[in-house]
Amino acid sequence: MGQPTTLKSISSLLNISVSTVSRALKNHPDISEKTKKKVQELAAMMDYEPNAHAISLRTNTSKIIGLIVPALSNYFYTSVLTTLEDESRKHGYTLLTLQSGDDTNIELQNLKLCRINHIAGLFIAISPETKNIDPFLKIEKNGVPVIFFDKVPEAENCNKVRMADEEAARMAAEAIQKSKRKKVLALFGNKEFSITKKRSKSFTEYLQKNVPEVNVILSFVSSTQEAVTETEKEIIHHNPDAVFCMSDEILTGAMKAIKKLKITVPQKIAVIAISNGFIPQLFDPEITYIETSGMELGKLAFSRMINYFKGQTSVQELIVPSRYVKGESI
Amino acid sequence: MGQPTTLKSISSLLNISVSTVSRALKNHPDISEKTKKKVQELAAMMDYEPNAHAISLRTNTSKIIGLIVPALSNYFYTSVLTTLEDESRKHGYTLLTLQSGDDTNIELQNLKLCRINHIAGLFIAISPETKNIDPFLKIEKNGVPVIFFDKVPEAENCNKVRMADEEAARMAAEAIQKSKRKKVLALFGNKEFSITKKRSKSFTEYLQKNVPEVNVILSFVSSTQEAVTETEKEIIHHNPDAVFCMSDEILTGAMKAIKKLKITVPQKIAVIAISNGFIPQLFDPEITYIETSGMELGKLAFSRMINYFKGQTSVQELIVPSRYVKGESI
DNA sequence: ACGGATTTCGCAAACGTTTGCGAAAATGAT
DNA sequence: ATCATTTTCGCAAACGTTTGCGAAATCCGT
Repeated sequence: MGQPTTLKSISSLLNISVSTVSRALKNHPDISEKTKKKVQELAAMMDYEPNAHAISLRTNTSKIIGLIVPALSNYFYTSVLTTLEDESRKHGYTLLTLQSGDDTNIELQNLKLCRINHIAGLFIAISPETKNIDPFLKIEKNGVPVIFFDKVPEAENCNKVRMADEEAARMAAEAIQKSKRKKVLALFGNKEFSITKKRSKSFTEYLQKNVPEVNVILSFVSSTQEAVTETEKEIIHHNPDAVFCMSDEILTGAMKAIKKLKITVPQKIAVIAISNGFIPQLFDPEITYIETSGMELGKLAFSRMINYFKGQTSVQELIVPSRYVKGESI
Repeated sequence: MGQPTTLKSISSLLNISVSTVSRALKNHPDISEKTKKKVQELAAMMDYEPNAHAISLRTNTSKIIGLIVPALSNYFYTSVLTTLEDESRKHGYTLLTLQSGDDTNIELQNLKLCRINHIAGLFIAISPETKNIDPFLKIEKNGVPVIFFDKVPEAENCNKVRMADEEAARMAAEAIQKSKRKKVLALFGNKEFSITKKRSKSFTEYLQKNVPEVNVILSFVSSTQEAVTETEKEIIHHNPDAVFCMSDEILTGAMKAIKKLKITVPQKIAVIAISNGFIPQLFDPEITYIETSGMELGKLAFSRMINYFKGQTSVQELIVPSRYVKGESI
């Protein structure tokens, strides 16, 4: 049980004060080169590592940045997390990742964990049921930046970073336009989410305006399983020649139905999706999709955080552009 | 910028000492019911939340448990993480999740982060290249339990929790035996990993002993892409009637090749895999697999940690059993 | 050698909490 | 009312660090 070395243990070995050791280790100009050298060498020898808790307590700031997401089983969040963790490490911060499992109570518990650990900043993708974002905004009163991402709230008094939902949906609609398909089954997620609203609105409006002859079958589902049954039903009843899926979960379900019915893609039916970029490549043929890159979002969100640290605290809404990834399904 | 409430602010409002407030809040018997009530009510009103850093500093223990994994893009690790996070929360701990991205240096950086945050315990799945586990074992000298999981080192002086690799491979071999297939393409991962050794040894030994007439084509690949080309090559050259894949990455590659060659599963070729349980269900037909459950591993690992906290510090190697999940591919 | 300027360092308080110990207050028995 | 218990509380130190301020030490020019 060797006690970890502290400023005190170094100072007593060298017969100098704790404060001198502290300053010597951070190259304070008040300390002579000679003692600096002495101290730094001994510290290195003894594997000195500062106690993060003591520093946080003393300075009332920590090097921990909180990240709260609904669930990491979602590949998109994993890629955001990975990027944020990378950037955090490079900037000397530690990312505290917390999953709320789509549970509002756990989400609040996680927020509390962030508070008692006195995080320096917070990234949060709220869970679908979260209506009241006041608890999150509250910590901003203490000078802790809060950046909502992906599933951003509708409120205007908060910082947001999100995907270009309208643009992505429009790009998918354009692809359908070019493919000359005329009867589209458009599958969206939970009708309540703002992301669903934005995507469905943009998608249908583009088609109505630019290709009015296209027949759009709108459908909203809340799970992969629901997507399976819904797709199956719609294909049998209306025989669409194209399917649009607004997410990976929905795409997974739709493809299950299409394979079950043994319909060939893209000959009999074209498929296009909005995706985080992993699932579409698992299918044969590979699915064409509009990529919403978690990495890009992570990078943008982190730079926003850094700017906030630097004083740029006025609210902003940042938007990450989408990308068309060609597959063989349309 | 409202300052957070502290023991001191409560104590001065109530004209009692800080120590009394501290004790009152944790129901210390020395404090009268009357003052307890006063204190607890005011604390609740003022949203008092203890400062984790101060507590850690004072008690020299934290409620943070470290978790270091190679990468969360691996679904298995995500499910382990989720379980560990759940359990941690339920036991009053916070999980500090860190990815090393298969980079030994980052892995050591992450270990350092754990140290300076004075974690209460550490779960670690070492990255493939990690040879020297001494740095990890070192913190155990300070009384911090270290539990290796999944990719456990060969060394014997450490606590391990891992999947039943031999058993899983044997179960797959049994399934092939029952299917009466006679020429098996067996795809394994990087030959250097102990997990690969265990699985390939167990797999081939079972077949040699129990079904000597089966012809096994052994193959080791290091990436999904390599699995694609290798499978393609072997199918063309040797025309196997069954494929075994030891992981999801390999399964993904093998299926790509099989689909490309338009070979029907399971009629022309049977497929069976060892998997973490998400990928196999994406294919048509759904792939039969031996599940290595990250959730089960997480639960076992966490209970091991708790027992260590309770004083059970002697080294153990715990093994999580596997499960046969029937699909339509064999 | 002397005074002043400058370099180099230490003292002490502070961050918020826990806890051993002793003291004050309340209680009980006589 | 007195004394011995018991209950109830406060003092003070400690965890490891940072930092304003003042003091000692060294330097320089004359």
